[in-house]
Amino acid sequence: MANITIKDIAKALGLSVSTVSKSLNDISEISPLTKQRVIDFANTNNYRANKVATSLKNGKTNTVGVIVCSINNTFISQVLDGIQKASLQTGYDIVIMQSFENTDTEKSCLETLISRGVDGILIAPVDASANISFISSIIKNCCPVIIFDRISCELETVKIGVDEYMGALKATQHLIKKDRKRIVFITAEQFGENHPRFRGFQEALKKNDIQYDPDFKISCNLEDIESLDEKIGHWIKKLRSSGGKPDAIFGATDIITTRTLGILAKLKIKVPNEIAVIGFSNTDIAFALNPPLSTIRQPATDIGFLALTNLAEVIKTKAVPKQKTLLLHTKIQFRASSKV
Amino acid sequence: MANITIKDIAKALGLSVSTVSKSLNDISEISPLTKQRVIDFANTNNYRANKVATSLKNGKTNTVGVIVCSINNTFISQVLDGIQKASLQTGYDIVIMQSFENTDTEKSCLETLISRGVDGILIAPVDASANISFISSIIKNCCPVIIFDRISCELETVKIGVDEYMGALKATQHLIKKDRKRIVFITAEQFGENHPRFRGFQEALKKNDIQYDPDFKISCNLEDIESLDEKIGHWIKKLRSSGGKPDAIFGATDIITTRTLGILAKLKIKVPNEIAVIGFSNTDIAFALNPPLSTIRQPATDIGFLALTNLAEVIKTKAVPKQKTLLLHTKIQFRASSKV
DNA sequence: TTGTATGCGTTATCAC
DNA sequence: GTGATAACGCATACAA
Repeated sequence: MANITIKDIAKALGLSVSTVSKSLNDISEISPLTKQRVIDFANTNNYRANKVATSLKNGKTNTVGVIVCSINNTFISQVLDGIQKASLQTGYDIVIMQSFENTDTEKSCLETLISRGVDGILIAPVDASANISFISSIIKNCCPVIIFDRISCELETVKIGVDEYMGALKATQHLIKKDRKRIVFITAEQFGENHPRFRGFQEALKKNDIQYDPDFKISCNLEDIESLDEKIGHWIKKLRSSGGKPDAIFGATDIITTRTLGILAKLKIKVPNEIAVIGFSNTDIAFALNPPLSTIRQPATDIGFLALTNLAEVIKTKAVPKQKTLLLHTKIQFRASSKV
Repeated sequence: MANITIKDIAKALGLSVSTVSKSLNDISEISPLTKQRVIDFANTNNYRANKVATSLKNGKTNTVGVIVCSINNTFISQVLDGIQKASLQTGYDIVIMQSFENTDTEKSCLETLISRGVDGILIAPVDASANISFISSIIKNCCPVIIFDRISCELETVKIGVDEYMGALKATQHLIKKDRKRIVFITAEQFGENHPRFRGFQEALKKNDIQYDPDFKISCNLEDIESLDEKIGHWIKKLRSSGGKPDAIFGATDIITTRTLGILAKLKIKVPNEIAVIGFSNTDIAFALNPPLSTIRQPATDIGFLALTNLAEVIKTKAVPKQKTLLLHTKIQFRASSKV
């Protein structure tokens, strides 16, 4: 409101709106003189183009939407950092939305972004199937969508993530080498049965002739932190009172692992002496945790950077994104939580 | 693109665009029959109103912008949670932008939000003065701006934060009671000389007849994590090799405190035995830190919730926001890092 | 080199 | 109860 428009400039300078518009957009057919007059006037009266109008006119908003589970998460903030970095180069504005691990919320995020006319969407889907066909129709009818991080869904588009299978396999083997053979795998319900992190875990057991015990897989709902804590605490206590006590925990996500560490501290269970812990995690403060946490690090910033770069490319070429999966490598960072 | 418009609906149903528009907006003068026809057609062809057009027409976007230093920060994510919660009630969409502790970036965030025509802005300013007059002009000419968290700037508007002075005072007194009298205060350059957290710290010393030693105040630039770590490490080593070794550290922000804890661990300095630590902090995993961190907790979610609620109120009444400061109370959470 | 006219998708005023 | 029509701010094809 109360913002000056090209109409105002035109009136003030005795020009037509189109001349003003062209001057502002530095179009060659306008004489340098009038161009300068317009620009000077615009600057001194701090004219700001109304992007809503420009968007409506041009049919594009120069904006991409990003939907993540929750920004309260080091891995995600790092990804977002990468996205922001790329956005400086590509010139896109970024709109961040949170799905809170809820598929309905996710859907309404998508709806909002579409009706706001974003030029493209980056998403780490809550669920490997829930909104996938919806996303597919968005790609067909509205704008390109690129998947990052949670790439184990069936969708014909560009996907950017890490080789989770190999990461999990290596991490599990690390624990086994430390002579931990009763390893609890704590994962997210949303990952489903056949998630690569779980497959990597299982494969490592198999390679070392260790029988997989289904009781040693805990699936948690990430939507509610409190019940998450409760569930993990409950199962740890239960498993420890059973015959074969666990001697290691593999946390499948950032949140799971850090919460687990806190719970173990509360229960006064010594890490790593009683239970070693390793996590698929990116928290910056892993080294300040109690004890410093061994982690499988993902190149989070790269993921974000590549995601937006690829999206920008697809938008530019106006092509429907082709199926293509970029798998980046993980790196294990050994710390005290898995030393013995 | 390829999205259906009211024009398409009008053509398909043999109606005029205005009738369609009115039906969709449930205006009473349209007959129930046609209304239903329109709505049915819209649903089956999944019509989505183009919000860009609506915004242009109505002069409002139903969006508020939020500018924070960085979302990579537990306190901020909690605030954002509060904002989101309130947004469900008020119906506003939220656009989150990051200033990365940089005043230029902050300014361009503001510019972007304005030119996108947001209905209001929530901001935790990078600096107590840098963009304040600019913000003031935004309030006058564009849309209401409400300050949260970093409220020690001179600006006539609604501000929502915590009583930092009292929080810092109480935390310092807690350390003193534990017989720590050589307390290092690590703060952010951006806070300036006269920040309430520092004043609270000083006041506590004064009340206990402890002389304040300027060497025991370390001001860090939060923009770059690496140089932050370096600076803190450097000074800790330096002060410990000097005459009067410090016996406690008060970290003025989340990041400072968690990083400090990590650095102390690396330097093998025992916490709290050699140095006790307390922080102005909200990190969820304080209890999983090494050792569990004593913190002054801020009601982060409440801050966010109140910020958006107040903003929505101001937007609705179309009033220029009046000077008003809401000071919420802090709470100290005692943990191992300050136990002796 | 500059100006006129039109349209982006929607809402709102006014006529019918 | 329904339908022309103008307008929001901007960009552009076309005319001058």
